[in-house]
Amino acid sequence: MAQGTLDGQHGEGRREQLLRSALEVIVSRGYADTRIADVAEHAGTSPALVIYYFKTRDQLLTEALRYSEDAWYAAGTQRLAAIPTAVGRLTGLIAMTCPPDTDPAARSEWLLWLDLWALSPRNPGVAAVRRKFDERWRQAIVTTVLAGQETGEFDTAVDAGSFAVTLSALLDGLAVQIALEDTDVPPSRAYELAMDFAAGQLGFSLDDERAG
Amino acid sequence: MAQGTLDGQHGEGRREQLLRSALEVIVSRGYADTRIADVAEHAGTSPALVIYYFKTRDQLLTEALRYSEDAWYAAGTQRLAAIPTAVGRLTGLIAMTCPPDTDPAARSEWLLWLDLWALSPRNPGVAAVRRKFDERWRQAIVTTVLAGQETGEFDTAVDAGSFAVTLSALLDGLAVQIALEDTDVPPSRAYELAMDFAAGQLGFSLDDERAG
DNA sequence: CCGGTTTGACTGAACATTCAGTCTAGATTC
DNA sequence: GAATCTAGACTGAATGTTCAGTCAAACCGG
Repeated sequence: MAQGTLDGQHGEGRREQLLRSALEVIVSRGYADTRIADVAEHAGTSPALVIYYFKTRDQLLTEALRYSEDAWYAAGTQRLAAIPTAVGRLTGLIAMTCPPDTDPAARSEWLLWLDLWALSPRNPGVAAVRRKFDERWRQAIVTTVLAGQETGEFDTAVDAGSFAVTLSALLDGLAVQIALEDTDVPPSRAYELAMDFAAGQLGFSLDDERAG
Repeated sequence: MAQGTLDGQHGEGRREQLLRSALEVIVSRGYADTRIADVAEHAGTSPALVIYYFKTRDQLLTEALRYSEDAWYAAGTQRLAAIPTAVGRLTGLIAMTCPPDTDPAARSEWLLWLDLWALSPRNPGVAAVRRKFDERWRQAIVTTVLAGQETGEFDTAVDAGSFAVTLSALLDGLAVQIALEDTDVPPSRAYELAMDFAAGQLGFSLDDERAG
């Protein structure tokens, strides 16, 4: 009986399916409590197949984290690239962390980050993912700030590097609150606070962004 | 052979000794990889004794986290209480997160936080520790800001609540960098950035604090 | 000798990983 | 175009280890 799409996964397709399954299990159970059997069951297959594609459990989970971060970053920056103003792009960057609307996928992403941070100190592979990602993220902020200073949208007295470190730290901290669903800091509040900070530092008005 | 302090642990003393052992193991191995046997060995006793004092592994580890956070907070606020000016106390609050000197214990504390965050979404006990702690911490900031506004040290236009949420998020984010030893954000830089933010928002000069 | 404390020896379950193959589709040969 | 071969995809049933938690006995201070 030809079930086509469901059974007919091969090679690379299967790999990605397993990575996505792993991610969903990690989000719901947490990295530490994610068993190979869970991932296999979620993907409708056997534990042995999972090991067939990824030699070890650790390799599977680490690769899943990398896969998720890459996908998130790629999707985000692609969306941003289409925005003409620096103010708009910076706003987009902030919205990626603090979705003004209630985006269910965003919390998942941040739950993964919490595991990623906790793993980093003792897992070199995970640490590398984190470092690279942080670097790219800060660089994205720096680039946007410099562009905005060029066009006169932003105050030129601000040091882009320091601003990037500060803003990314602030966003990380707010993301923790969002991930843990702190009632005092819903995503909308986090968004406002981050925007207030950015607008205050860079000297643009919040209306600029609404108008643009 | 009377080794007094080392052997003669009973009841409550033994409990605390085990909690401290648990903390050291968690810091070095991570929460997920901390075994009862590790804690027992570190404390120079048997796994069975650990279970005798704490019914389950989870109870041991959860209680250890609570113990650590309480101790850290208590020690910190006690030190701060002695400082006369609001600027000084706020500086102290920031220094608790970003030790200007290289305090080895501080990184341990933050490594524990990373585990605590990662655990929170699925472990109600840990989530409660975190929530209570975050609340106390923000409250400490609010109290300090209001006091400083009272004495005229701080700009009265700032909303203490929003400032507290923002500053604590920023400190959390910087703490992640410190815990993970990001080379771009050493503790001294984190300290400077946080102080710049606070001084800018509240309108006090960084010299006030050096003078005080 | 009583009660809290401590231990070594065990048990049972959970799991990652291995193994020895089966099945299928496509290539190769005649 | 049938027969044979090959390789990759996939599986069920072991295997062996690691651990949390149990238990019954020993220890010891008062």
